[in-house]
Amino acid sequence: MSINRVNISGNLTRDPELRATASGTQVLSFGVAVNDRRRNPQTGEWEDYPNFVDCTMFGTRAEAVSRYLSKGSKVAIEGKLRYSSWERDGQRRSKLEVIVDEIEFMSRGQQGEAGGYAPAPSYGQQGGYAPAPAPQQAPAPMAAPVPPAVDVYDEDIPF
Amino acid sequence: MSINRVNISGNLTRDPELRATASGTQVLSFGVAVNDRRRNPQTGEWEDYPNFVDCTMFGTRAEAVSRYLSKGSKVAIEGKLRYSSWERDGQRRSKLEVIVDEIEFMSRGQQGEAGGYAPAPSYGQQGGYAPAPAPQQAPAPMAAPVPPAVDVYDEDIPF
Amino acid sequence: MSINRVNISGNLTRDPELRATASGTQVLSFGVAVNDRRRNPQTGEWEDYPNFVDCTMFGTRAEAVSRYLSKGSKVAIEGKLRYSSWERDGQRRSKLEVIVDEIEFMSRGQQGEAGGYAPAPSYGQQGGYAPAPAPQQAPAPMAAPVPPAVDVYDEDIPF
Amino acid sequence: MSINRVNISGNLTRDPELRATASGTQVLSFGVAVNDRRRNPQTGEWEDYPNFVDCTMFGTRAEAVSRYLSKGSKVAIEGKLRYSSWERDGQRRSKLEVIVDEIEFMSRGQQGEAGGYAPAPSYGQQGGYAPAPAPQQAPAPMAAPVPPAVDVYDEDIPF
DNA sequence: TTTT
DNA sequence: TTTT
Repeated sequence: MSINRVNISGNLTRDPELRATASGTQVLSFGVAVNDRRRNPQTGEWEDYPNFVDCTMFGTRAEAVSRYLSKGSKVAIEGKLRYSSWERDGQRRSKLEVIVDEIEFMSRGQQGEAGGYAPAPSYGQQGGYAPAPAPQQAPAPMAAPVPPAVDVYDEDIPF
Repeated sequence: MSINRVNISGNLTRDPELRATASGTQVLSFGVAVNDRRRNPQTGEWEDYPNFVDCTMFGTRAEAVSRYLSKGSKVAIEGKLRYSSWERDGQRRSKLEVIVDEIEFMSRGQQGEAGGYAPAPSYGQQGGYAPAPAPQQAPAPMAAPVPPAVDVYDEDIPF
Repeated sequence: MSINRVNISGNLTRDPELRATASGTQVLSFGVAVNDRRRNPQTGEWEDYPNFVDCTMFGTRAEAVSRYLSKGSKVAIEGKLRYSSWERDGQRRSKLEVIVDEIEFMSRGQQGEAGGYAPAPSYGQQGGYAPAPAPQQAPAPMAAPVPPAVDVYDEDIPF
Repeated sequence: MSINRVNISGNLTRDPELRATASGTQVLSFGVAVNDRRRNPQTGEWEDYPNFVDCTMFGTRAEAVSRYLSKGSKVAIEGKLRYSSWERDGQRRSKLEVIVDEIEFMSRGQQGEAGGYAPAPSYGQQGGYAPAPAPQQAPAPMAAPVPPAVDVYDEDIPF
């Protein structure tokens, strides 16, 4: 009955963690940094101010999704705000997070030199979306990612 | 450049507070309870689980808006998530809140007997949207509000 | 997998129409005018530019909701965009509409003098949310609605 | 004053078109296919049902953005609904489109073999985000893109 | 008029 | 506790 809707995009701040509830429901947790591009009033430079948003995803898709995400992955997310509160050593604590309904994998950066979606994506997939190998191997040396919109900053256009 | 969008509706959990920054920008703060209607697994009854969301509104509209809001007011809000963090006695604290871009006044309940939007709305405006008198007077006895959607609960329709 | 999300608020442009599909699914159709407040470049006055949005709601809630809506009703809606196309006398036609997931009843304006939510809402409820009488009777003469936020327009604040 | 918010993600259905108004404002137009993944009731297969959404972007960013988009590009968009109507040979016509406030480039597929964001992205950029060379050269043979979430379809998980 |  |  209430409206409760969140749409954000950003990068994972850590590898996602998958667990299950007592009743067996899968639960995936991850953090997303949603950057605000603002001019620093001091320097006059464009700077990114991160908004750190905790995200939780439930259900059968949680496990599937977890295989495509790692620290740095870029995602677009749709979900709801959820508030929870608890007590820790006599102190009332609370948090606001996002319960994920939809997630879109976005690439940008962090793919290995073979490209994130090439036919044989097999190394350096940190931040990419190829299923992770069971034991996380050392990332291959990465080609330096190029910010795709670099010269769009011409004329102080901040996006 | 990032997507950062929140749409919520709910009721103010407290009277809004208006202050100004050192530079004179108006800042309005209020809390909104966004209810989740879920079935209680124990009782089988529909129950409202509140999500408490802190909201902040900046600028010239902040003062104007403040005159139309009080504890209980129902609003629809559009804004962005904003994260902030600070330290208090050696402890890292953080919060996630909503920076308001748009606000819509909604009524439902809590208006005085004259009706919230009648030609001469003059008393009992707790939760309504008539401008508040400078000193907040005691609310007039209110006609019991009628939940507008009461028999829509027929057939377990939860909204 | 894709993100497809719409949040709008506005007033019904017509009484909602309820029908059912061959398989028995209820379908509710209505139009919403979502106003854009812009300054008229000619006159310098604030004016409302309406965006007419067709909305469709499916399922068990459709019938229940229909009883609370009529022309003029104010609502907040969450849904998805849906495109459809067809052919009419040799011409390709298409439309974009909103499939409603959530709806919130908002009041404001158009209530009769008794107020929309008073204990005995019995006349002039066009645009209010009391269940409509089975045969839609002629609307009672309405008290002129008072724009609730009238003096908030001071100082050219457009909301 | 009203809420009017759209968030969508999808692929460009055509190359964007850039023009300017008489007063010099840049205007970028493009179409986005927002796919709905639904089960075909006949075959039981997951299928994509496209929602074709016309998008318009104004201002200084329009030109900059145009250089990063082409048919097939994947984007996440935030904007507003805008309705317009006109008359054509005696017939009333209208359309609903999205006025773009924010756009995020997403990659996935269609990059050339060098990867979309490699240091020297120079060919096969159809659908990628490298600035287009003035004369659109023939796309290099592309490595077949691999749908990144391919085996996530296991177990009928539709995303 | 349509994309993956 | 943080990402690009």
